Amino acid sequence: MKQVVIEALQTASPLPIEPHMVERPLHSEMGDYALPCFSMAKTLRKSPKLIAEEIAASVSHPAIQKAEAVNGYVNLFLERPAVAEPLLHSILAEGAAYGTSTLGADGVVTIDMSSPNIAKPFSMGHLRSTVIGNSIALLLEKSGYRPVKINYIGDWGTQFGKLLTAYRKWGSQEEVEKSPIKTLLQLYIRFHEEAEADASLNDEGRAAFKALEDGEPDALALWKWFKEESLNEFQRIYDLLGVTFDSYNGEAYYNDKMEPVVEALDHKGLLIESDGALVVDLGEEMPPCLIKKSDGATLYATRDLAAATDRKSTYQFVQSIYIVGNEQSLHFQQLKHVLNQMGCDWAQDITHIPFGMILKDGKKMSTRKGKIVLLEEVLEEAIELAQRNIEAKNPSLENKEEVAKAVGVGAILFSDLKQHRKHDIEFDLEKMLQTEGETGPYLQYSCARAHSVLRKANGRGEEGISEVNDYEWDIITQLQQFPEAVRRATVEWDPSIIARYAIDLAQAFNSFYGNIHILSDAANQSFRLALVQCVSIVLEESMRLLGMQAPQEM
RNA sequence: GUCCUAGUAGCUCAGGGGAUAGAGCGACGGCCUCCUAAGCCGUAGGUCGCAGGUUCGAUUCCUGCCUGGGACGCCA
Repeated sequence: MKQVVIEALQTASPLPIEPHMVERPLHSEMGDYALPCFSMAKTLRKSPKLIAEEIAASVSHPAIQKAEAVNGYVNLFLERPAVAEPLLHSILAEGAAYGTSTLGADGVVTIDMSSPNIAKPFSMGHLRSTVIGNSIALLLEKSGYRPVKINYIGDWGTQFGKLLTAYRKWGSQEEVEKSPIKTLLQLYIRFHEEAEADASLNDEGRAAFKALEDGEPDALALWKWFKEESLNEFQRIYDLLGVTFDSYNGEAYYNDKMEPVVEALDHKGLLIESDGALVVDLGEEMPPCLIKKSDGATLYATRDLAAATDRKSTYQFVQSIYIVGNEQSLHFQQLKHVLNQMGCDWAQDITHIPFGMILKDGKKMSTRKGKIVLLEEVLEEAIELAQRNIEAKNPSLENKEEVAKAVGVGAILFSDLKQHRKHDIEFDLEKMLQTEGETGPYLQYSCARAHSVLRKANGRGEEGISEVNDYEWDIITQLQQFPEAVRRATVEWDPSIIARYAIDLAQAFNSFYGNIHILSDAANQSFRLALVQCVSIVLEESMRLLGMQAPQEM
């Protein structure tokens, strides 16, 4: 559409019109598009006001209804039916495929996401990584990429040495079997409490991890058991969220793949000994990257290097992205630098997509101190609330449980996805459970209303478009922007663009719905029903891209 | 101390080189004999952290400062 506007303006402008010069006006009374003429004033040696008047006077195009010059702006009003008709036609024809593109040219993008740690609860922080990663995967797919979702399970590292030590000292098999993650977490917390008084515990933990890494059978058996129990618990949450993975290769998967990386680093003369540990020096601007501890055990960075190279050879990705909290940005910078020094030209295709932390009382939540909010409890509460709402508002609904699940989970998902700036979020259960205003349930409710109208309309309606009122026009302009919203959300790796888009569309629809009674008014009825149909298509597709369900009734 | 990130309405946040800076929540006032009131309509509320600079024009770009959060070798 913008292209048409540019062409139309070009016929009337003495200077070339660049796409960035055309903007959307502040308010709808000012038209649909605007051209500020200030930048042309210098070269044309005329006042912006005069330039605008001259352009406005000579613009002529079938898609332009009128052009006005105001304060140095050319404001353009589109011919509404001429825009609406082909747009609705193409959305109805394409259905859910509206907004699909071939931008990605079938390139593979690996997504490192979710990555909970075994023997630890699934926290609100993991939720962010999971739902953002899942939505980015859906967006990539819609834009013609081939996403590969990798759950890089945290199943290795010194923490397991600590856990083994704690279990052997204080744990019991029955308790772990009864409630695995809860019990293991308590052991972990106790370890850190006691280690504050007795620092030798930390050495003991490190030694236990070294034994685990060396393949000591008893340690290995315990580790395997902890892992199985944990994965079972995580699966319940993934089922609820509707998230699946293409790979569960966690950190332990790379145990036998690290040595070649270390050797390659050594070969290139990049490894330096420092206080007994092996590091790669990264120059002045960055601290060195630790590859091996002084006891010979590996570190996070070692495994990530192995994982990155393994993913490159397995998937031949065009991009490899990591949905990980912004407190790890230094780690990813180091990772890229080390790969660069190793001569991997694809290091530039690695992108860390950081997100803010979820804070409690303005502070980072710490697993070690047991200050943590459990996602599963939050989800359960949200579903219960949805259930109560259904009982109160629509008790005759047929599949109540299913809908309550969709709405409860939708509320939590959306509250997280609608804002994805990098800054931190204060944990606020009440806000996450909101069902009014800019929320997931609001989107679902809007969509359910649209379906309800369509069900009752039964193909009624007899006229075509004669005129498009302001309510309808708001919806049309929103619908028109969907492909661009998908494109931006994809290239910026940012689901919140879709979330906000969906809110804008739903608001436009509800305003229309609240002010115009579609079924009792014969005027433009088939056009209006087509419009409602298009809203339901695009709203549902937006929710799908966010990983949300859209119940037909609620 | 160094680096990263943010500072917009009472609260949570959008936006972004240009015309009167927008939503939601909360507050206040309307609207269900009518398509789902999880909704709609209206009112109140902002010197866009502070100071300079670039520009015809800065809340937006640059620099400095202040404040919050984070990271900074044997955690991940």
